Amino acid sequence: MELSATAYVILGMVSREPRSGYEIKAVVDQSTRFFWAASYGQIYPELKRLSEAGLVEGIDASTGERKRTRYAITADGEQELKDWLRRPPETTEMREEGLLKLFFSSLLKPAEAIETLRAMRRYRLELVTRLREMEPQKEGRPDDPYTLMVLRAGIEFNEWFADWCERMETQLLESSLEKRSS
Amino acid sequence: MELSATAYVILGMVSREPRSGYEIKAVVDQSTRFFWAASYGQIYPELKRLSEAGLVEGIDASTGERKRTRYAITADGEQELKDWLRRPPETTEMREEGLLKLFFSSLLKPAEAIETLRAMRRYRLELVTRLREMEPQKEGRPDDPYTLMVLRAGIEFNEWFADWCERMETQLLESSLEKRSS
DNA sequence: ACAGGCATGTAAATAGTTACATGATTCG
DNA sequence: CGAATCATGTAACTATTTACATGCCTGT
Repeated sequence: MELSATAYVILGMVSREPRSGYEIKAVVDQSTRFFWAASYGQIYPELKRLSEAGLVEGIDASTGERKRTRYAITADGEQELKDWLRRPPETTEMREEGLLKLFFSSLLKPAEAIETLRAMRRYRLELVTRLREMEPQKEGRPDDPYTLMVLRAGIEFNEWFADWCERMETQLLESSLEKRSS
Repeated sequence: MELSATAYVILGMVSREPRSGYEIKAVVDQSTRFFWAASYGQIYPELKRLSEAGLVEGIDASTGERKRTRYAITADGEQELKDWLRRPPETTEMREEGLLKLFFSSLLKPAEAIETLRAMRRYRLELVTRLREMEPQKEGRPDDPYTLMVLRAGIEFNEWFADWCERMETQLLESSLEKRSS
């Protein structure tokens, strides 16, 4: 079976408890979002495919006139998920427009590169704040230390990045001072 | 003008010196690759578009029977590139299958999660080695400190990540020992 | 009544990778 | 001569985002 990593995100999310497409989107946004995002345009069609493949199964969870289908993982689905978890990770990519701009910043004045660094730092610090707010709700689960571990990876990473931006700003500031005084 | 970030990578690469599609690919792989990759399937069509928009211009650089076109940035292209550099960065994403696997690892035994961490760490350390090898060639350019700065960001990031994996491995190891002795 | 959130879904566009075809040149 | 690398390009596929359409339910 050839599934995309996004399919496994969905499989993983319904393995914890049955969830609707809408709920999956919400929980992804509160957890894996910073290292693996997913949109409705992926989630709904993928749920259909997983259902046809027998890896999840839809359960009607409508309330009155409002339709809702929650999906639960099947035994096959859980097996598939575990097999995937055991294979070494492959995809790893990053797209960071800030570093790209910095890379070409010799076309600009140092003060303008510093603006890029500041914008990057601001963004990372905001992210740290938002991730920290999520920390309490993931604490104290001895059965699952991984959710918190991964959240803290996000916090640490963004803190490192913000700090790097600050250090580079100082470096640029110092070297333009040097130039001026020579 | 609405250009993709990948278009700006190409624009930036030809702004330093005229380059062919093949050369752009090679230089991307040796520099921006870890935070912004590009494939032939993007580069060649994009060069054609940029050329039609008058942002780059093709120069015949064939040698004998072997055809080759190098592209140089135009005045319009340089203006467009600078305008983009001055706008605050937007896109920033990460897709890290390892963190995803770790996130769902409560379905497995701790020893298996540790395997994921080890594979992640191995990968990051290899990347550090490869990036370090590129350091000397980027050193000593007082006109362009940015190339080296960004390369070092890559090194630092991957070192941080490798270290994080190591610490998490220790943490998991310790908590399984605790459980066993209680 | 209406705003906002719940809920499902699709169409269209954009982005990006992979694999392939083609042929020249260089080096051992 | 053969392998590797130079060089350009495209087709098919996969992935992903964005915007939209539709309608229900809850609280003010």
